[in-house]
Order: sequence, then structure tokens, then C-alpha cells
Amino acid sequence: MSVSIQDVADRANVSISTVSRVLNRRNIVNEETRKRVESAISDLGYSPNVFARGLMLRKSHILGLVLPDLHGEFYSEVIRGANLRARELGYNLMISSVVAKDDGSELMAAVGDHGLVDGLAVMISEVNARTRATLEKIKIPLVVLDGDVEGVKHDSVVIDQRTGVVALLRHLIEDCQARRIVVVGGLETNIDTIERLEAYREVTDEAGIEVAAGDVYHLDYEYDTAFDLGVKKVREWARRRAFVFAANDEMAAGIVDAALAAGLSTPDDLPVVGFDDTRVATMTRPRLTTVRVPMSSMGAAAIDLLCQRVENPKRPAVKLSLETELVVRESCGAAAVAKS
Amino acid sequence: MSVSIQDVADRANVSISTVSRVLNRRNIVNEETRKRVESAISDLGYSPNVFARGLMLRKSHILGLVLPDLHGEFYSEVIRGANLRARELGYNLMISSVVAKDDGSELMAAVGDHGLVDGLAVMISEVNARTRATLEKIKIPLVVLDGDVEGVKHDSVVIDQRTGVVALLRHLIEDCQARRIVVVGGLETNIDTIERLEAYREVTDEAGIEVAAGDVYHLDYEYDTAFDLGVKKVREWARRRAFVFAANDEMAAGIVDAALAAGLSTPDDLPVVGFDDTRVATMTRPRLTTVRVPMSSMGAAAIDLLCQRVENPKRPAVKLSLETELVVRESCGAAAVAKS
DNA sequence: TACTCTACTGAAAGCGCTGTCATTTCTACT
DNA sequence: AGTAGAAATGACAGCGCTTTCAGTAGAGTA
Repeated sequence: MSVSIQDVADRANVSISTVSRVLNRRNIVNEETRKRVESAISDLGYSPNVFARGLMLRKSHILGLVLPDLHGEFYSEVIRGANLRARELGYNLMISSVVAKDDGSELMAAVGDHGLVDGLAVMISEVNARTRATLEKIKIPLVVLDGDVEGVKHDSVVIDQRTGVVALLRHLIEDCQARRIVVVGGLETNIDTIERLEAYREVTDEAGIEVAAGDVYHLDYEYDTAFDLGVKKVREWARRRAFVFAANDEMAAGIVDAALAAGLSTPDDLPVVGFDDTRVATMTRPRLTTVRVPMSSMGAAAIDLLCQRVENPKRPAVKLSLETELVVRESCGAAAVAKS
Repeated sequence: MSVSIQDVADRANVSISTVSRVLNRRNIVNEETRKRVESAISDLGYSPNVFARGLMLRKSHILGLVLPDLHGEFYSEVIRGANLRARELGYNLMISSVVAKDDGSELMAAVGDHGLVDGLAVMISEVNARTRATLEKIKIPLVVLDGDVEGVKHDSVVIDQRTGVVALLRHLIEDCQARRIVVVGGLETNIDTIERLEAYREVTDEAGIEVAAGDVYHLDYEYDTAFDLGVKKVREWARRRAFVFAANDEMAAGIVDAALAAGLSTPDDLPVVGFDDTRVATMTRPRLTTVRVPMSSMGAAAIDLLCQRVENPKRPAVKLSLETELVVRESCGAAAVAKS
């Protein structure tokens, strides 16, 4: 601890101003002096105190990332992408996830308020009045992942789910002759869910596919829950020759396994497709047809936007949309040409 | 931004000292004055500047967590546990993972050096001279996860792998009549791998089980690699009536699938067991017999120890060992009484 | 009345750094 | 020689906070 700029200055026989100049590579410092200072720095193992620096510069080089949860590969990949990019750009990453009952307001306030982080990336699965109010108060650069908060200035990173969902469903209908598609979706209030259901309605309408009242289920993205639902429903679904469109790969895997447990096979008796293209999708047998979501790119993009805005606060708000891609494997019963 | 303690003081008609006293609940401040200050604070939406505070107190209430990688459920669960506990204790978590070629030294130095974090938890899969040198230089509280660095003072959180491995292998030998056990392990230099192999040798010796020269493989914990190895080897293994002991569930899943692809079935033709008890273990068919590792507890425990040491630096070094537990499912061919 | 306590509050000194402005030294030109 | 300008460096004022020390006022005591 506690080797300060003064110590360096003393050892190099210069004033602290000069040391500071060497540190910040600004103004011109005489070649020889600079060398002297630099060797004093490395001799002493000096590194500038972040607090003092932050106090002056109002910059911490820390970025915050707030996620709704940390469970599952999805978030883990977002974090991975964010971490990588942050380090490339010379920033540190502070990660928090919403805990228990809190809807994130408390957390975002805690992280965003006291000036610790230079910018905040938040992923919100559900925008309510409280979260909006909290976000409105945040005065630092803000990037919203996978959502939009009206009335609050922020950049956003969204994934173009619509295209993915449409491609997926069209594939089921056109290439696999699906005439009925059951949806095992996320929570009703979830932004993703809403968006995907819209696309679903659109495609089914367009194709003249009947959607029965009970054809849309709202679960929690967990394998187990989907498995339990599957145990009760797979026979009925199979009887009605339905396809299952699950909102993530884990739930799809749950359905596949439930079918298997019921003596049915995928895709012959019950075709199933997933979403996200996590590793789960290639670990089930048959492997899942799914939609690839660029998870780590989301994290990286969020960090990118954040840095850009930190360095140029004036820039107009940006909305970055990331492509999704249909990945055809065996679980949907199509002649699978695809590899990977 | 920028409502400072002075603004609060002005509004409450007191000096900044008094505001500070109210903030820190120390000394006695007159009841009435305190109320005035408090309402000024909330009127202004004031919250103290972390940098100024950190500069004085030498405390940031930020804890660092350095992981060797972020891929996979293992790390994601560690993070989850750490995040939860950190928030409970009022600390923020800064997470970084080693990137690309770096062995972590660079990162640990970056995080640990400049006094930003109050304490550092690191998970190192491989201790080399460079990492040791880096850790020696770190002057803040240090917790090492799943390893030990001689010569450096630190607390540690380890998992008692030995017990788990022994229980697992004994189960294979005694209850499943294994006479040959092939190991699909992690990298040779990896601490975990070494520890587990020791236990493996011990148990096989004790049971008089023959270990052929080529029976131990060193892979990278990935499903794909294990699958590829499996494709080449499963027939041979099955012919020799071998059991496969994989170092994590993902590789176990890879082997199971490779067997399936070769027309063999688990456990009948090739029993396979995993390690960690991640969700993968319950997603394969058959579900994996494995050893449960308390992943999120590791994260939580690391944070606990860190906080304790931050608050009491004198405390002698502590080594916390977390239990592992054998989880018997169907992949090993035992009469599975177990649930979940 | 004079003095001592107690209870509270304010003034001011930094914490380690950056950035402005002043100062010094040196070179170039009249 | 005298002066202007450029180049290099130093002195110093904060950034927003905590904390020590020094008041001040009122109550209690002799």
C-alpha cells in the first residue's frame, strides 16, 4: 500500500506535477526526466490511487452490469462477452444480479447512484413503474439490454427475435408440415415472451394455422418445470400431431425428455424446437433445432456502447439490433442438412 | 451528480462535520439537528461520493473475484453464490476472468494493485511461478478458491474432492462390480486433476484394480472434446467392460452420447459417471451418477472469508473445506434407488 | 460569582491526485 | 546586449470526504 506520487517524485527528484505528467502522457516531459520518473515508478512499484484519481477525474473505469438472474448459460455467456470486451477496453466490470424479491430497482440504485461506476448496463426482463423511476434517476450512461424504457435516455442492445422466431416457425410449417404449434413460453409479463408471441401469432395467422386456447403455456425457463408440464401433456400433444416451440433450449430439453419418459420419441412422435442455441441444444438427443442468439455479443455490444457514451456523452442514443439465426438440427424432423 | 456534503450542510444550516457525523452515526448529534440534516439529505437526494470516502477510509466495499474462465455452469454458480452473499453483506462484486493467453497474473495485478478492491478471491486452476509471484505482491486480503499457494498468506476455500472421488469409485467397485475404470480427466497440470488422480490410484490399488497405461486421458472439460474421444474409444472400452469416470458432467455427457452414437447404451454397455452435479447431470439420459460439488457455496464462502478478513485483518489464516456428496443416478448401472 | 463539566458543533487539516498558472531556463533573433 | 518566445518544471488550489481539535453554551458545583 501507500507508495504515493510524492514518494515517486522524491526518488526521481522532480515535483509531483512532473510525475503526474509522465503518468498521463500529456504535455511534454523531457526525455531524460521521463526515464528517471519511470524507473522510480517501477522501482517503487507505484501505481496511482484509484480513489484520488476518481475524485479528480470523475471516472472510475468501472462499468456495471445488472442482470435479472445469474442462472443458466444465457447469462453466463452475456457476462463472458462483457468481461472480455471490458478488459479489452481497459475497463473493470462490476456484476450484480437481482436478488430474491427485489425487482432490480434497489440494486440499480445502489450501483448507479454514488458515482462508483462510469456507466451501467442493465438487462430487465420486466419494466414496471418502479424500475422506470429508478432508471430515470440514473445520471450516468445507461445501456438497456433486451428491452426499452420509454422516457429514459439510453442506448440499447436488442436481439432481433422476430426474425428468428419467424424463420423458425416458417421452417416448421413449410419444411416440416407443422399444422399445430404449442408454445412453451416464458412468463407472461416478460418482454421477450410478448415479442415472440406476437411473431408467433403473425406467422400462424398467415399460414392459417389454428391456435387453440390452451396452446400457449407460461413457464419459468427451467428444465424441470418444462419436464413436469411435458409429463402431463406430451401424449395429448403427440395425439394432436403438435410441434412444441419452447422459449429456451432447457425447456425444450425438458419436453424432449418428458416425451421419452412417456415412451414417445422426438421428432417422430413429438417434434420440439428450442431457442438460444446454448450447449444444451447439442447435448440432447436428438439435437435441438433452435434459434441462435448471440449471447456473448450482447454483453460485448453493451460494453461497447457504454464506453462510447462514457467517452462521448453527447452522442445521440443508439439502438443496436443483433441478428438471430435459425439452426436446423434433428429435433424438428426436417431432413437435417445442417452441421454443428 | 454533484450534490455534495456542502450542499447538504448549507441546506440544513450546519457544518459539513455535522453532516458527516450524521452519515456515519458516530458521536452524538442532537436529535433535532440530526432530523434536519436527514431531511436535507433526502430532499437533495444526496449520496456520498465513493471516491472521496475511499480516499479517506481506504475502503471501497468492493470485492474482486477472479476466475480462470467463465464458461459453463460451474463458474456461473460460483458467481451466483458470491454475488448473493456479497450483496447480503453490503459489498459490491467485481468479476473478471482470465482472458486468452494470460495466466491470470496480469489480471490479478490489475485488480489487486491499485487499491480499488478491499479483497480479492481468486480461483486458480494452475499455480506457477508467475502467479505465485503476483499473489505474493498483493497486499490486500486474499482468498484462494480450490487451491493453495505456499508462501503466500491467504484464506482458502477448497472442496473435499477426495471424499467424493473415493465414495464414487467405491460405489462403482463395490456396488456396480467395476473391474476397470477409465479416467477422462482435466489437464495434467490442473490441481483438481492431480488430487482426483491420487484418490483414484489409492482406491484402485486398495481394490486391486488394474490400471492400464492408457487408461487416463487428459482433456479440457468440454463436451465436444470428450465426445470426440468417445467416438474413437467407446467400443474398446465397452469390450473391456470398463467404467468411465469423467472429471465433469459435461465430458461425461459427451461420452454417453458418443456411446449412443456408436450404438452402445449407457449403463448397459458402458457405464459412465460425472463430477460436479450440474444440471447437465440430470439432463442426460440416463441421468448421471456424479459427485455433488457445492458450487454456489464456494462462492459464498469465499466472500464470507474475505469480509471477515477485511474487517479483522489479524485473524489467522483459515482453510475452509466443503463437503462433496455422492449422487447415485442411473448412468453407473447400480440399482438406482436415488431420486433427483 | 467563578469555575468545571458535559453536550454539541465548527474550523481546518489532510487523503493522493490532476490541472492551472507561474516560474525558470534556454535558444533565437533583432 | 537585449528581448521574445518556446520548453520544461514547480507551486498550489482544489476534488468531497473524515477526523482531530478547538470552541461555545448551558448546566451543575463550590
